[in-house]
Amino acid sequence: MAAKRPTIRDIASAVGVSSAAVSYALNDRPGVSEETRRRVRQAATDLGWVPNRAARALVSQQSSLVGLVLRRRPETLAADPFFAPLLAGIEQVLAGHGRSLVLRVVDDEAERDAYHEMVKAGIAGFVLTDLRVDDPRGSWLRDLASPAVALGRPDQAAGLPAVELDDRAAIADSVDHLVALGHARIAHVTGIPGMVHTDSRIEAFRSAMTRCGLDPGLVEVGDFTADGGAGATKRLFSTGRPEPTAIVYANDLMAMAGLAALDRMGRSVPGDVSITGFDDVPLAAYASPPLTTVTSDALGWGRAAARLLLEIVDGDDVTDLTLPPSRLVLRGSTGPPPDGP
Amino acid sequence: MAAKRPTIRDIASAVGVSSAAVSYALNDRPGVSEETRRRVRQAATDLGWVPNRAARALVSQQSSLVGLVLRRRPETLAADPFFAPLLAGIEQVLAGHGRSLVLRVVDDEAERDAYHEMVKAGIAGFVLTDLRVDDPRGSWLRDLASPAVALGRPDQAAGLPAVELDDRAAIADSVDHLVALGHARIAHVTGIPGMVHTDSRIEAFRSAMTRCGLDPGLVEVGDFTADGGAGATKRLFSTGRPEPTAIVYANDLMAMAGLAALDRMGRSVPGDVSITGFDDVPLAAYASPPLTTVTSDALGWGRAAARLLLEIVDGDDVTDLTLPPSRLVLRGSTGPPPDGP
DNA sequence: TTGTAGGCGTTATCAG
DNA sequence: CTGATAACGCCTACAA
Repeated sequence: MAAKRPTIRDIASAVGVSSAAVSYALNDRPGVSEETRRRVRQAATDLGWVPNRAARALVSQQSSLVGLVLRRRPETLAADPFFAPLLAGIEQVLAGHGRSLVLRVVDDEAERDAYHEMVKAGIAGFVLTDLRVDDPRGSWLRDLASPAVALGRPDQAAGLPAVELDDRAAIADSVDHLVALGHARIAHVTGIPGMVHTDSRIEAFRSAMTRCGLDPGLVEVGDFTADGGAGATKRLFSTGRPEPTAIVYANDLMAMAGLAALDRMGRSVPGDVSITGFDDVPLAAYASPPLTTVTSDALGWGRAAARLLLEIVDGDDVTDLTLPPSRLVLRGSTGPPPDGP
Repeated sequence: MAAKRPTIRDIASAVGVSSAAVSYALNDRPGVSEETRRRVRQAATDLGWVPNRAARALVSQQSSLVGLVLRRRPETLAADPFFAPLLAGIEQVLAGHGRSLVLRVVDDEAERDAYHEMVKAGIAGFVLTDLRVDDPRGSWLRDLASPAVALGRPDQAAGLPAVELDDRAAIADSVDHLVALGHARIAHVTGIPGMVHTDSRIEAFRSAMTRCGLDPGLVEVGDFTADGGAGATKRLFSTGRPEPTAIVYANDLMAMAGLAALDRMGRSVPGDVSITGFDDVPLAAYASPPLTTVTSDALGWGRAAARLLLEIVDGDDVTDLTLPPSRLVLRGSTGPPPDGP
């Protein structure tokens, strides 16, 4: 039998003040003496008082909920090493401020409605992930007058504050590393076309190759999935064109599937082909050979996004947040090309 | 500038009835004529009325929120292929009923408080995952009088309704498959000790081995992580005892890390050692060799859990739900033992 | 510095 | 069948 929840009036009568005083005291607002504040706080803890979200939301016309709408096929989530720690990061920060995250997984058609519904339901703000080229969500949320933070630099800024990270430098590092090993024919297997971080990695790959005086044209379209990575890898070796001696994958999942595909095509890694990944998933170090890849910090992304969003929701002026850059982690999947430097 | 949200009073004055009538009409309750109900509904749609969750929650003393508390180090989430689709499954069902999921990630000490806080904050019910032996959460939630559903059969039922799935049969299938191939020295690498599904898989392994007349004692403790799987694998081959010719891992992550560890120890798979996993993660088919493993359906777990919880929250009498059994998927990582059958 | 009195949007309890 | 009216818990003018 759960004891009935204490209200601020219970605290008030326990301390011997009015409920208004309790409200002031608990919300760090002026209008109450330090002594009273202290006693009120003490009583609140003693009684196990927890603010009633519904009541607060009702009066403030704004809930303590932050939204994250994921336009994805749920099946694809299992393979995404980024998503869960991202949620955890967001949640950690939010929880520290008495807020919570509500998640929605929708298909393409339902996306727009989801934002509208959630805004009407009082969601205080949104975290936007999986940014797309010409992403409409920025303008939807502007129209809805709802605060939002983008994970990654939105393509058309759309006035959205963003948490940024320069993944371009890490791709350039990968290319430089391969070039230093003596590779000249380097390919890139991309993520899903139309996503901002896909394009930014392609662009980074191309400009790094060009800078090194190499052909930047060996780009094969992938989709961030194992199947896609394996397929793109096979295509790279069945074009009749000279084969690449190294492949820069847009994520680890594709790289590891590519590793298997190369193996089945009789190419050894790194003997015949060197490969690099992106994300540094827990299994990357346990590939055979261990995967040279780029670190990522989904937890950090989540924390930063939540912090930024909270500031916006609280009406503070904010500037974009930049995360510390990813690092290239050298492991066994990269080595000199077969014809040796 | 978002237009102010219409309230039931706006509807009431538009239709020319009282707000109570509107409430009745909108909630399909008796006490209002069919004609009035129709006009009220029409007006609600016209005005774009959406129920105010906060107000409803305040008066009904119960929110539309369902909680999931994860006692995990956030870093470990990246490697968990089960978690994200589970959330998606829960969310899908919840969203269909106007409810949402709120997630909390806590450490050991904060777990109990998290449930208390969330219940006090009006969370309508909980999904319990990562069940432990002698799990205290069942009794915590009973004390809090909060509905909850367990994912997996709680050890001491604790009166908790559960979504069950017999993973024991799949482990038995794995053992049978290996025995049929001629293996006699089969080892099991376990999950985190003290978790219900770890123990149930150990138990299933032992009884299958015993049933086959084989030594059920070759059990090495793991922890569901890549590091743990690799470590346990190494230990299996450094005891001085006769080496196993096959290993049944409690999940794919450990199996794939074990594969790498075996490789480094100069053992070929399946030539020297056969291995099986559990979960059928997307990468399992892309291991070298492809991993023989057991399917899992995190999305299905999530959906079932949410459905069951909704029934409980709505006060229906419920019985445990049983999911269709996992299947053993035969791939390349299992074969005859080196000394042949 | 403190207390009183609304009101937020909805549901539930009563009278009519 | 309908319509006032009082909660629900909290916040915030305003008055004391």
